[in-house]
Amino acid sequence: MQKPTIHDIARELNVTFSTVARALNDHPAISIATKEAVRETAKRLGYRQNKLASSLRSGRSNIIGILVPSLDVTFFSSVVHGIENVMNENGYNILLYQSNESFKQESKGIETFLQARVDGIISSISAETTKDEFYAEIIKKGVPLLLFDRVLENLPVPSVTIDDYKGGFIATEHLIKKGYRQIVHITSEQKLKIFAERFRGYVDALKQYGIPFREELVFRGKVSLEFGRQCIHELLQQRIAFDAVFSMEDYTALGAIQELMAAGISVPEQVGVIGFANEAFGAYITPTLSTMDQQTVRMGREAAQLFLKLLKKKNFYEAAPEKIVLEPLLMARQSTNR
Amino acid sequence: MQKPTIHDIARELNVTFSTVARALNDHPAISIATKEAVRETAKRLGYRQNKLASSLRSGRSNIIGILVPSLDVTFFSSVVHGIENVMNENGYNILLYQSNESFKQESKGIETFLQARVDGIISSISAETTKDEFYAEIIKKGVPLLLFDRVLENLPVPSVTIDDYKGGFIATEHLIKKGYRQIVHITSEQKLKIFAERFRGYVDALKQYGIPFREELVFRGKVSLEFGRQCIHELLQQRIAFDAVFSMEDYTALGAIQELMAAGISVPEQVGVIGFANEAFGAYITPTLSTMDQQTVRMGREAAQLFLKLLKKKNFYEAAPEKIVLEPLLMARQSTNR
DNA sequence: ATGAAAGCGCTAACAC
DNA sequence: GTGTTAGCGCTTTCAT
Repeated sequence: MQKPTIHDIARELNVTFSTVARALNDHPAISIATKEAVRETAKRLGYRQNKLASSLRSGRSNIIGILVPSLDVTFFSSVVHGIENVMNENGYNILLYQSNESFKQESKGIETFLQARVDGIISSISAETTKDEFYAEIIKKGVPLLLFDRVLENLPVPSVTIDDYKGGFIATEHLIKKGYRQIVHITSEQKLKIFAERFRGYVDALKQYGIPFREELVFRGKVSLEFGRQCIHELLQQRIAFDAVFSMEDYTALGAIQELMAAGISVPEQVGVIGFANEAFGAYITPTLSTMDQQTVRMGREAAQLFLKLLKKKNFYEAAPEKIVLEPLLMARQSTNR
Repeated sequence: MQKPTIHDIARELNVTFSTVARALNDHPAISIATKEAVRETAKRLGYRQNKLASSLRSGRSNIIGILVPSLDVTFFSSVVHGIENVMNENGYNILLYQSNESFKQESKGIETFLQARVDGIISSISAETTKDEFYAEIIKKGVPLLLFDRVLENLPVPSVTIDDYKGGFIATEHLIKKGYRQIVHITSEQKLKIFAERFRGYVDALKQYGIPFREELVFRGKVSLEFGRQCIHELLQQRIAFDAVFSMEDYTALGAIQELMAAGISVPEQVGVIGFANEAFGAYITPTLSTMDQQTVRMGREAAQLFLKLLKKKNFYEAAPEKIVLEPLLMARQSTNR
């Protein structure tokens, strides 16, 4: 029989399909005997509930949409890993969408989720996203939304982020405490809050330790190994003195290290370098890379758990949105250890 | 209005809901004027098609289930990245499930997909999976299935893999050509074909170059950095002579390098090391790690494209299953360059 | 403890 | 070119 339904089971047992439906859903008013008969027959026929029909009728799909920039970025795949595990343990499934940093793709993703009647959306915005129109629409419609890592500030939604300001501050402070004074900062040209905050932490740490901020030590460009090399190249070419680099991200920090070593400058003796993200390679390169850990798996789990907690309330948006802020962890390694 | 339906649009325009349905689906028999009116009203009301209803009725969900061991493994997140992008371009969405290398989780994933009435399943089996019962059931039911990387040999389904035998052969041959002769092989205790094949390639390369196979040079254990260290530790302790290591995977190779260097043995001068997978860190460590690239993104795209091609046929399983085998690419770097 | 009946929002075959 | 009708496979309310 091709795809048996509750009607098929009902026919076999000479009961109505609603009895079968109740039995399968373990309804208290159904006798044990009936339940067992139904379950046995269901198994024998190879019955499988049709979630489409169930969801359509009940209005709950048990599906959560997850929207991330790209699974090719370790940070995001790691967070999704955590979210999926927790959601799965709690009976939810994941519909996955990648924006590839495009605003247009991002809106398509949201649209897809809405059409699929997901029970909620967990998202980290694309680098292109500045307007919050469609996210605001989601909220107005009452669709549960949670943002992580890259959030839209003005949106009254729960979120899980790390304290990027603090991360920037700690990274810079670490360099200062190690005796570095002329600290370069490489940041992203992308208008993402996370990078602006790291930058702000850098500026404030300098201020707190009485080190003058110098605009010529700040570089803005693409998040890439290549850009890291380029920054060092320019610094050297223009003979700008510096003794440390705080990069907003690890690959860029790696590029900086490579270019420094290529120029015969020793790390960490002459120039200290610290990154951000704690990518896997950082612990294995020479010198090992100091960086800020973002607690990715924890972020995924926290995001999922907060989301589930809120989902249990009658109204997802009833209270002031809860914002979980994780602490970035300093991973002090060789590249700053002089 | 909370979630307008085609009936709401129909009421506004004084037409029947089926006219609206046709207009929205761009049915040729509907006048331009009506279509425009419908589209305008749909937009005004914030109408969004209910895919659950559409899928239930039409029997097609436009959802593909993707089952992988873990998104925390770069290889898999990268392949999923590729698959999602291609599927997305073709109007399909992704339901994601991680088995976390557990057979039980894997069957739950398949069950979930079947209940969700996915249009097909793309999977890479867990390390625990040896029986193909439930996969066989999928096929019997006619649900499109494609396996990638980790496949079940006897299953008549399309697949995309890399030639692990060839990879093992090339890696070993590379070491031999570089003058290494006493080649250790670190493999996995897991009963996965991919590792058995790499091992077979190793054995055959030795044979072809007239180098005797020695069982004491083969280690079986957990895929981990730690196990790599452990193997070297044992070799040194037992004073077994060796001058090269071919590890089934990069992290294990890294562990080997670390332990070698800790013991004052230089890589690649005294001992050459080659891994497998081309993890990101390999290009950045010292010495840079020679390895076999698995063409992950390409694998994802090929898998998705083959799947889509087959989906277009009347019967997914009509012809003999197409098996795409990608060539592993030798990435010769410093760790074997003497 | 079980049955009857309505309907979730859509597709599609058949009318006219 | 548009309307009518019949479900897809379930959940759920109201009966009995």
